[in-house]
Amino acid sequence: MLIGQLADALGIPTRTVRFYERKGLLPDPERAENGYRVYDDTTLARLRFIRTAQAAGLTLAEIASVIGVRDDGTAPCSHVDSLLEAKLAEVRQRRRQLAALEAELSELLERSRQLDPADCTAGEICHIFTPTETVPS
Amino acid sequence: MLIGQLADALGIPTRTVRFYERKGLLPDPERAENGYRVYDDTTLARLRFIRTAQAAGLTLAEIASVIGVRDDGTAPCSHVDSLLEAKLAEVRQRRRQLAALEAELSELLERSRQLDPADCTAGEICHIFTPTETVPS
DNA sequence: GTAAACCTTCTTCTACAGGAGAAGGTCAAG
DNA sequence: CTTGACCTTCTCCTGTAGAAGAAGGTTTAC
Repeated sequence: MLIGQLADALGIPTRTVRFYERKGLLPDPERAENGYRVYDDTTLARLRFIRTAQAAGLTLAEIASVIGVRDDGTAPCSHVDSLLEAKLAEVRQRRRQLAALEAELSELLERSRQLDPADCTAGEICHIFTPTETVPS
Repeated sequence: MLIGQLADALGIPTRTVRFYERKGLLPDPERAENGYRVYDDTTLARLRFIRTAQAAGLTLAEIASVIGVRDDGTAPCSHVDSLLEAKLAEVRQRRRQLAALEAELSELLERSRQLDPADCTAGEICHIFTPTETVPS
C-alpha cells in the first residue's frame, strides 16, 4: 500500500500521514526501491487509533506519549486513563468558562437593545461595553 | 504618563502596550524629547475598553475593527452588536461540542474501569479506544 | 513520447496573543 | 561615576495541527 492509498482509506491528505510520521506517531515505513513509502494494515490500524484518540480530545503529543508507552512494551491503559481524567477536568472547566461567557454576551446584547447608538460617544468607543454605573446615593 | 506607569495602572506588561500599538489598537503616542512614549488618560480609557471587549471574547482583530469604525466617526454599536451575536452563536456551538466531548470522555473512562490492562494488546495500542463491538447474531 | 497522476524532500505559513532575548540609550540616586 | 531602573527597536519563539508551495523524480496510460 502506498501513501496515497493509505490516506484515501482514511480520508486524510497524504501530507498528514507524513506529518504524523515526523511527529513520531507512525514508525518509519518500509521503502520501495524508488523510495516510495510502503505500508501494511498495521499502519492503517494505527492511524485509526490516532483518529479515535483525537476525537477524545487528546493532542498529538499526548497520543505520541501513549504510543511511546506501548512501544516500550507496556500496556498504556493507566496512562490513557489519567490523560482522559485530566482531559475531562479540562473540558468541564472550559464548559464553565463558556457558560459564564455566554451569560456575559447575553447581558451585553440585552444592553445593546436598550441603548441608542446616538448616545454613544467617541470617548467610550462603544457604550455597549461601558460598565453600567451603579448610581450611589 | 510613561509606558511603565500606564501598564502598571492596568496590570499589564509594557510589551503588551507596544504590541497593541503595532496592531493598530492604540494610536501612535506622543513622544518625549528622548523618544519615550507619553500617554494621557484617553489611552488609559482605550486600554480599559480593549480589556473589556476581550473579556467578552472578542479577538484583538475584531476590537481593532470596532475602533476603526469609531475612528471613522461612526458609532460602532451596530457593528459591535453583530460581533456579539456572532460570538454568542460561536460560544453556544462550542458549548454543545464540549458537552458531547464530555459525554464521550465519561464513556471512555467508564470503559476503562471495566477493562483489564492485561487484555490490552499491542495491535490495539490501547483497548480503551477500541470500538466496542456490537456482536452480530 | 508525453501528459497526468503519483511520489519525494524542503521550507515557509496560518491563527492567537503575546513572551523572550538581544543590544543599546536615558535618567535619578548614591 | 556607576548602578539600577527605566526606556527604545529588532527579531525570533511559543503551541496546535496541519496547509501550501517549490522543485523535482517516477510510473501509468494513451
